[in-house]
Amino acid sequence: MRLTKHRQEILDTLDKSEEALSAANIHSALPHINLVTIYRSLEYFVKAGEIKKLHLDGQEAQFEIQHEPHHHAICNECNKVIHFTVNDTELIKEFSLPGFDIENIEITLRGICNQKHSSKT
Amino acid sequence: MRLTKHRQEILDTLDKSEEALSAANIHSALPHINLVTIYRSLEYFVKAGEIKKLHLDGQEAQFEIQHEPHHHAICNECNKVIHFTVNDTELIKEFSLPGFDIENIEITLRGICNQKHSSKT
DNA sequence: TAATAAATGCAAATTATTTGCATACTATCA
DNA sequence: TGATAGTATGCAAATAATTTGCATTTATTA
Repeated sequence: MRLTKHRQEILDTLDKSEEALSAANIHSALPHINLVTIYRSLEYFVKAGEIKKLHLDGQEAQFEIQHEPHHHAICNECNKVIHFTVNDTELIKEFSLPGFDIENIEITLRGICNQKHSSKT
Repeated sequence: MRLTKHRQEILDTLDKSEEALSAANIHSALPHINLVTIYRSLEYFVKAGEIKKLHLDGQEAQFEIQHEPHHHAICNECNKVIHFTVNDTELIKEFSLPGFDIENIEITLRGICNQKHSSKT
């Protein structure tokens, strides 16, 4: 398995990005790389555990580097995705399900961010 | 002219189901209803706030009735989805993001459920 | 350098979902 | 009751996101 130029670029793009990116987003940033290659590379990184695939909403999957585990807050108006962290291990203690061994917690907050939103949709 | 026979059936199917269902799932249960109608009805119910659309994983969206707000635990082995409830209002108090007004919280736990899983994938 | 294996691009296929349009239904009103 | 209006439905086709097949290129290693 190789870390080729293309894959480096894709990883760099995700690394530099504040937000999670879709395959199409990455393709806009790196138009010289074929979209198919981007899909394949992303899948490759997901399997390698280097990035995470999110199905936040809508139809496109989003990808992001797991710099450190974190959660998401999504604005109901503008769909902006904000990252935040909490102490997951502490938090998990508050949950316990009979017959379920919790390995990981994902929190998604929904609400309104403080940007000017023109109109409700 | 809102709650038609077809829509009743779709709602009933979701109501009876233990799990969240995809449009295709519902269509299998109600093959006499056109898939397009199912999509349209689901969208209609989502807008009406009667059901919730989930993008848990994979490519298909899942729909479920919001009997009461709850969260999901997903088994990493068998993808079974377990529902659980917590006191959301209490929980939300533990989170606060500058510049973000939280309206809702969604928690997804991942882990292993206590069913016999034959082999890791 | 030759041999091997993986990576890439292109075109086409697949899957999930949506749209356009004609028809059918249902409630209301004259 | 019959006309009218507005929505619901089905069918076919369109779209969007993603995947696959296959030929070609590139990298890796003996």
